[in-house]
Amino acid sequence: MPELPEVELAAKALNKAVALKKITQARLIREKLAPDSPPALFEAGLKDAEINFVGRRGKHILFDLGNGNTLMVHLRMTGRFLLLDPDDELPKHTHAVFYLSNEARLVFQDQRHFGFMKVEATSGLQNCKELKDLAPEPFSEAFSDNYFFSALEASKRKIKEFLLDQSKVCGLGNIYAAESLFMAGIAPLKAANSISRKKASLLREKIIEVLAESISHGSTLNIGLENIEAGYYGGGYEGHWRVYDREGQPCPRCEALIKRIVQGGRSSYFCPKCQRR
DNA sequence: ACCCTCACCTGCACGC
DNA sequence: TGCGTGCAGGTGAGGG
Repeated sequence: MPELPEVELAAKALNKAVALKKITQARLIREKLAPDSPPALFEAGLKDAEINFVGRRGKHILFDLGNGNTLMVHLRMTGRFLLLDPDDELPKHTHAVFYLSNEARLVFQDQRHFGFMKVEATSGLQNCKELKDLAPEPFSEAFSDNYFFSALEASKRKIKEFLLDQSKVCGLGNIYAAESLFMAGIAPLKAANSISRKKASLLREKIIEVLAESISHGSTLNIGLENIEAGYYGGGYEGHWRVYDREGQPCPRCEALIKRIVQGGRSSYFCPKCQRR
């Protein structure tokens, strides 16, 4: 389910929970979870590795390991990490188990089987196929007005679909794309290259604002295992959506009824009055 | 380049 | 109660 804020919260919670622990053993239960490497190689790349740090790039969670490897995880729609108590059974849809040096078990669970993992040499990480074309981080200097406007100018796509393209803007998904377009007052069907420099600047600002707002809502929760969970339910942000999943409800700004259309096979929600162009 | 559909999966909410 | 339909926060492939 997660977009950037949820992945950020999950990575932070994981870092808190497992940094400086050792993976004494990794068990791949569903082989296709790590499609790029045979199970034995995957497990060997993790065995006895110390976890230096857990971070993220875009929507990818990165476990930086002391053995020179990085474990990369994409949660896709329903992936989640859980820390099990000693006498807990493995939950349904558990696809990998990491046994840690403190006797804890870190479990990867994924109802829809879309998530994936891979072990990469940390030295070549930025060149791997998942990361090499990723857009700059929204919170970084590189995600500048100039960068954003140039990218928009070069694309004839509809802005909503443009925002979902991780090589143009990374971290946005269906919710925050809709929310940032609403905040900037831009219709989802508008062509990217028809957006003015001024509107582009506003949209960039709103993207950052909406993502940061969501992270801050989530980060007010207790730190610890709850936060690993929290990453999957909107980071505490659910219920604050202004247009997403509110078809037929009044716009928070003008009371017009929120519309739902389908773009690229996915729902787009917007206010037909506030987001006319 | 762009846009559409399908595929990968399970499960939930809905209407009949 | 059960069964069919459509929907779900992601992304890649293939075709027009």
